[in-house]
Amino acid sequence: METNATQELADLLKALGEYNRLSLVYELCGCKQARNAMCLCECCSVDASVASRHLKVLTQEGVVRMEKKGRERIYSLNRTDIARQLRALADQIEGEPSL
Amino acid sequence: METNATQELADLLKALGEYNRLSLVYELCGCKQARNAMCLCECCSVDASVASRHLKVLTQEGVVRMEKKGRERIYSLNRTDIARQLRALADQIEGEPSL
DNA sequence: GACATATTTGCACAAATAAACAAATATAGG
DNA sequence: CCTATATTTGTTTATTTGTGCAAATATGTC
Repeated sequence: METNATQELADLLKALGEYNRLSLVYELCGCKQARNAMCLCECCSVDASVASRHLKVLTQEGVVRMEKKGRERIYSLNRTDIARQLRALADQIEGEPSL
Repeated sequence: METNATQELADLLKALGEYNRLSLVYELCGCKQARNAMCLCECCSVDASVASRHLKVLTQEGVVRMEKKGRERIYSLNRTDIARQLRALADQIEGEPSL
């Protein structure tokens, strides 16, 4: 567990860079309210346990935030934070090179 | 090989979501001119063959463009294109949900 | 052609990853 | 306490991935 900025960004991009996880993110994109895992796992054709693990990865990487609600866990996107990080990378890539 | 927009974006993010590949991208970020693989592979501590493979992935995903120059291949970033895709995702994530 | 340099490819291997299913856990509601 | 529902965890399997090294290829130079 290094506290390396490059590694952390790579981990974030890797979390987003898997088809089913990205599908979950897209699904959450369109949701005003937080959704539970059972509902979310329908958007990608995987087992509930698989969705659970994917959501865990997304939570660990800060893409998603989880909240307990009764016997379910509801998930919502960390919209501004993730958007900010993606734009920061875009800016860096597009920015003027120094050498 | 599906022509699925979600899959293609996931592939792009996966290409960026590996430490050494992201390091190569950062290295190219700071370069005004295109660089060859020997030079680039110094930024990450890997074998030249490994860098070659990473650069191939980045090329296939359109992150980088390659040009032959004598016996070397020089690489440069597809800055505007990648930045555009990252911003598009950021916009989608931050955009107002429909339901 | 001989040689040097840059890059790719073949191969082997270890580690990481995604998936499915069953079992365990948590919690709401009778 | 019992049951139903939601989620996580353990286990196994198959696949992918990143890596290094040696060999092959490509190309410039002498």
